[in-house]
Amino acid sequence: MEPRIPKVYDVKAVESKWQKAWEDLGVYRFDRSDRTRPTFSIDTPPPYPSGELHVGNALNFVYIDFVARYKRMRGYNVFFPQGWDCHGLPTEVRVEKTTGKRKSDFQPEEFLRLCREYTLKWIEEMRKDLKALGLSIDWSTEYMTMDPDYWRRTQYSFVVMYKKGLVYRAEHPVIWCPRCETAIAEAEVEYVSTSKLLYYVKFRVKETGEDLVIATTRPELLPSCVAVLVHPDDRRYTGLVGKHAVVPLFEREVPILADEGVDPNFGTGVVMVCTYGDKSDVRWQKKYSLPVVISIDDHGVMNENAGFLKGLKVEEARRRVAEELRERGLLVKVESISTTVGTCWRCHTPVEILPKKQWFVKSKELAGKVLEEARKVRWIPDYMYKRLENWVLSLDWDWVISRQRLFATPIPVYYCEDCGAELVVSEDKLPIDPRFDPPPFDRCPRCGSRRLRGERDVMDTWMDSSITAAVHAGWPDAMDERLFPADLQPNGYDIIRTWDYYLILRGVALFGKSQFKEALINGMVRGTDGRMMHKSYGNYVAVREVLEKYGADSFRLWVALAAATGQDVRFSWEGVDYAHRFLVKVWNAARLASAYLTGEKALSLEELGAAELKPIDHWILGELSRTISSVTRHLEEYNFQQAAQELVEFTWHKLCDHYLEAIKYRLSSGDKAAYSTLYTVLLKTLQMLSVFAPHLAEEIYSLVFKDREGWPSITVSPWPQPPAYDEKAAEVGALAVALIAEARRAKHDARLPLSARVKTLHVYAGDRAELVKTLAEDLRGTLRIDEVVVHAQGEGQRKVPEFPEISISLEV
RNA sequence: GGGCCCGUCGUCUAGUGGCAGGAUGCCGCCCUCACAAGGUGAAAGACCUAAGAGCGGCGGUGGUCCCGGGUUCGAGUCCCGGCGGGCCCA
Repeated sequence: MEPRIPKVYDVKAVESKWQKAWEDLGVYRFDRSDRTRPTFSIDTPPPYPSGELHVGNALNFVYIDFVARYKRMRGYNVFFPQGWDCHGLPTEVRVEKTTGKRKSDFQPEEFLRLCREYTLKWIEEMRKDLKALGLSIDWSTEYMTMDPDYWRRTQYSFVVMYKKGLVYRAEHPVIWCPRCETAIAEAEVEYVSTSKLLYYVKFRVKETGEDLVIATTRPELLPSCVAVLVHPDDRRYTGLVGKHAVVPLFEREVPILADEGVDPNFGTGVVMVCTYGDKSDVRWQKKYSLPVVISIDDHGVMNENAGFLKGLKVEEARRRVAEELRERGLLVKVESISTTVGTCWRCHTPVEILPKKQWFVKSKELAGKVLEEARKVRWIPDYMYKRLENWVLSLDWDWVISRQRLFATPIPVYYCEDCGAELVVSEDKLPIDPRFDPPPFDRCPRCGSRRLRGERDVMDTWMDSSITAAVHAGWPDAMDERLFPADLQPNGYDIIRTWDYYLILRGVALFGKSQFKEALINGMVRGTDGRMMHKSYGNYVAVREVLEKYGADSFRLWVALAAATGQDVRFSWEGVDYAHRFLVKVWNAARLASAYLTGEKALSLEELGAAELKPIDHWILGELSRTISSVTRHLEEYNFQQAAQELVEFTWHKLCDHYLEAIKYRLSSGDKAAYSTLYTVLLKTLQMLSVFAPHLAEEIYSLVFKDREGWPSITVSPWPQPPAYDEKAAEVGALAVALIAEARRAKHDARLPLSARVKTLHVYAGDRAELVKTLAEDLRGTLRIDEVVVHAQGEGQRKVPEFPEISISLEV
């Protein structure tokens, strides 16, 4: 009998063939007109077009795809959209690097054109990777946040929130990146540990003339010093509270105050308050209504308030002021301390805090409601909610949403040059780019002036990407209520503080509820050395390399098996190879089966009638039944690891090792019951496997099963139901399996080749002797035994481990 | 400093109250009709071949379940306190 499928599984050819076929067939399209099936909508996080798909992205997408494929087979009309989160500073930085010019060297229109061009190029690259992963994305939904139609929606959301009073413009200290020359949000600050110098500087107490030593890492901010603080219980300084200190070099008198927030163990226990060294300076400035003395400008250069430091960069000023202090004997000592410094997460420049007129979202006001909605979300794993809660509670300031950048969604506002009125563009005039477009107002409605000026600032990229769930559903034009809120929001735990938080915040602000019902949180991919995967660590593995070597199915199955949902996964070539070997095993098992499972020969189990099945057939059906139930349960709980593991265990060690070995003799003798059972078992196994390894499952299905089953693709077939089987017979089948295994071990221990003929197998089965007699044919056929003798009395040399009351002896 | 997570054979990874499972590594054996190589042969589930190196199977090796205390008939699992690692934040 010739196998109907080729000897070698050609991964590359097969995978790309089906990727194309699925798209051409449109099997993964969301069917908008279908009102019969329930919908399942996924709020796919749009990746940032960096040009290369990171393994972390791949992990995220593969998890999403497991869910999408499973839900589709469960009868859901699945909505799996895909977009690109285009805007942002990294693109601007890369365009500057690539062209070797600064942003300011370009006409803004020209610079934006370049940003778009590069973005399209990088998207193209990443799209290839996504497709090569075999994701069941509905590519007809693809969008880019840089499309005017998308940013129209972003602007619309801004206008709605403005009208609700949730967006405002004000001057407030913001975190400022002096390199990018823009405000950034708290979420965009990356704290890196570093060692810094701690300078002990002599102040003078004005009233008593005594020295007061304070420790600071930022002596260049002496010109901005507006107060000196000590802890109220610090006995060393109780007498000084209420007096004044004189700032060295700058001779300003500042009050000495007591505040609980001072750490008496740090430095000398005396802190200087500046405008603004860090966030606590902002807090103290407000609390004690201290004056604001800014000495650093937008470019990170000292200004006129800094006196002799004017014109120096921050680091230069620090050295200069230290020298000056040393010369005058005002520098007591300098020591090195390890600390953390806030940096811009995109360019890694240390950030400053500067008061700026900016646009804000009232995130503090919404915090309570955000947490209330976040608690209604089903978090997987559940403890991930805690991360969001910690983050929300730790936020000090409102969310600053204006950016002094180019490549972003413009803020739809004009200003009156005469009275300063803010003129927010109405919804029907969007999209609009106030940087280039004439104002859609004749005159200022407040003072009648015609001198109107467009807002130059643009929006934080998170304003684009935090409305994806609503945009997917068609908002604001025609909201498809079936798709909103999204059923699933999948992302890594590193971006809970951004993606999940902003989505819920905007959901609350715009719709009064979260934009998603379930949050599926994945872990990080670590390098083979266990550390976070970074190009600079040399432990970076490119998705493309894995796909080149092993193909998508092996990678996907490895992802499923690698760790529990939410746990970090350590990349392992051995792990991918293991998955690959399993898939080859499945291929070969199917190859064996294909020699017999031609359309006419394999009757369905219903047609065949249970009576013709042997116990071992019931046994494998029982095992399959259990496996289907438990794989189903695990997938319902998004427990991919358990689901995949049980599927592998069943397929490899039950189906291949035991069942196939035990029915080979029946297959070659034309046993219909064996055909039908194998047909059913293999098909249902492949259906489940198609969630993890869709290409392989599809290929085998198309070669062996498609003619008869007729589904356009196994990946959209109905999820398998546990097959019916006879429990009693299955138990007898289990006995057969155990006897065969033990007899094989006996042969093995006798150093006999498994193919060696054996004269007699004695089975001592006690009161099960009659049962065992019915299994004699299976034992003979599988083990190449001439005669099987079943005894009701006596004991053999070897106990059957699963059935200790039964034993066997081999007679060569 | 705060929050969260983790600590289980050499290595990796499951296991949330009942004999600690799997993978990998290592060792031994075997190789049978899908799942190694070469050869003989008309063909066979045939035969021959080796340190059977890659496929596959069977078996073995290997663990103070981070430490200490507590709860319990019983703790890897629950509680408390440490220690160590990671992530996020300050």
